[in-house]
Amino acid sequence: MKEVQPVIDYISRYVDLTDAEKTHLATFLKITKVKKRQFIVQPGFVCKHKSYVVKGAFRGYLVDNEGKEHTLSFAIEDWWISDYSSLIYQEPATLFVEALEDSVLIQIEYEDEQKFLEEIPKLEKFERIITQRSLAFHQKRLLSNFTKTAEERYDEFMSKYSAIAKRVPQYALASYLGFSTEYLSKIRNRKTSKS
Amino acid sequence: MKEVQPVIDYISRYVDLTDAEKTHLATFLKITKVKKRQFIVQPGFVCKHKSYVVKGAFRGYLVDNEGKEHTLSFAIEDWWISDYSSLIYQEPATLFVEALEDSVLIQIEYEDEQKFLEEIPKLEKFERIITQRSLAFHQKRLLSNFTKTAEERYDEFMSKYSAIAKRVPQYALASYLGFSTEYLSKIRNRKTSKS
DNA sequence: GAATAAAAATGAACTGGTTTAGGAAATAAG
DNA sequence: CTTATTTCCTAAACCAGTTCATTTTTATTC
Repeated sequence: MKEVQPVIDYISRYVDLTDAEKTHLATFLKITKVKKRQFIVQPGFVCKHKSYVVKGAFRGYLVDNEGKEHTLSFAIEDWWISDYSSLIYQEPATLFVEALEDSVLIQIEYEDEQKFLEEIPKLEKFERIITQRSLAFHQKRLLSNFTKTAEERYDEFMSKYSAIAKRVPQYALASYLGFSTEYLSKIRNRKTSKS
Repeated sequence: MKEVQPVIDYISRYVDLTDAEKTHLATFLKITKVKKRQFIVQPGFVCKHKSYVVKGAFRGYLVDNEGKEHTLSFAIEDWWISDYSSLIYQEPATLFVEALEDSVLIQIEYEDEQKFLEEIPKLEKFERIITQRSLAFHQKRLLSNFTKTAEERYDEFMSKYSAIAKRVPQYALASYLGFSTEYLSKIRNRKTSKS
C-alpha cells in the first residue's frame, strides 16, 4: 500500500480524506513500470487510465497527415498524463503517449475512477479543481501561441520549465512550442552567439 | 424565479436536482442586461461572475503589447463566458469580454458558487464534467492550430459553427482562428472565385 | 437620410518560420 | 571498443501568412 502513497498525498493537497477513504482509494491504484520508448497510449485504442508519474518522463503527441509530430504535453515526476479527450469520452485515442525514460507510474482505471467518484463525492471536488487549473493553463498556452513569437515562447518555457527542457529531446520541445527543430537550432545559436 | 430557469435546465442536463435544490439554487442566479459594445469583464479587474447567455453574443479577447486583438472565445445562446483564469484564481483579468449584440445574461457570483458547491455537493459533478469537456475542446483547438493551415481551420470552423460565424464581425473570427483580417478576406475571395 | 464612423476588400512588398539536404555529435547496443 | 542509430546543427531556397496603404462597403448616429 505504501508504494501508491504519492497519489494519496497528491489528492490530499486538495481535499481532506479520512484514513478509511485513503485505504479504500488505495485499492484502486496500480503501479506500472515502463521502459524508455514504450507507449502507454496509442491512436485507435481507447485510453483506459490516467497515469501519475512517480519516476521518469513522458510525452503526449499527435502525428499529422504529413507524418509530422506535435507535442501536446510533457509529464515528469508528480504530473499526470493521458489522452484526456479519449479518457473522458472513452473513444479511440488520437495521441501517442510515450515514455522518454524508464519510468514508474501509478495508474487509475477509468471505470474505477467513476466508481469511487460515486463512493467518495469529495473526490469530485479534487477532480474539478485540477481540471479547472489545467483548463486555465491551456487557455494561457493558446493565447501565448497567438501573441508571442517562437523565440518568446522558447524563452518563456525555458524560464518556467527548464527542468523539463533538460530532460526531453530537442525535437520534442520544438514540436511542443509549435515550430520546427531547425528553427529551434537557429534560436539557440542566436542566443549563444550573443553572449 | 421563472426567468432564471434556463440555467436550472442547463445544470439538470448533467445532474438530478430536487425541487428544493432548484429553488435554493435559483436564489443565487441574477439576470443582467447589457448593450452592444458593453464590457462585462475588463483587464485589471477581478472577474466576479460566470455568465450564461440567454440572448445575444459575446467575445472574450486579449489585447497584446502591439495593440493586436486575439479572440479566445465566443458565446451565443446557451453558452457560458468569463475570464476563466481570473475567475478561478480570483486575480485581475487579462481579457476583455464584450457584448457583440444587445444581450441578456444569467450570472453566478464567484462567492455564491463556492457557497452552493458546499451546500449541494452534486453540483461539483456538474462543474467537473463541463470543465472536463471544455478542457478537451481547448486541447483539440491547440492541436488544430499546430496541424492545420489557416484555410483548413477556417473551413473547420465554418462547418461546425456557422451559426456563430454569421453573427460575429470578420475581424473577430480571424483573430479567433489565429490570422489576420486581410488573410481571411483572401481566403473568402479564393473560395467565391472557385465556385 | 446625410454625415460619419466602423468594417471589409484589395494588392504589392515583405518576413518569420519551413523545407530540403547535408554533415557532425552524441547515445545505444552488440 | 566499434558500429549503428538517433539526435542535433547549418545554410540556402522557399512560402504561408503579415504589413502597409488605399478604396469600397456597411453600420451608426444625429
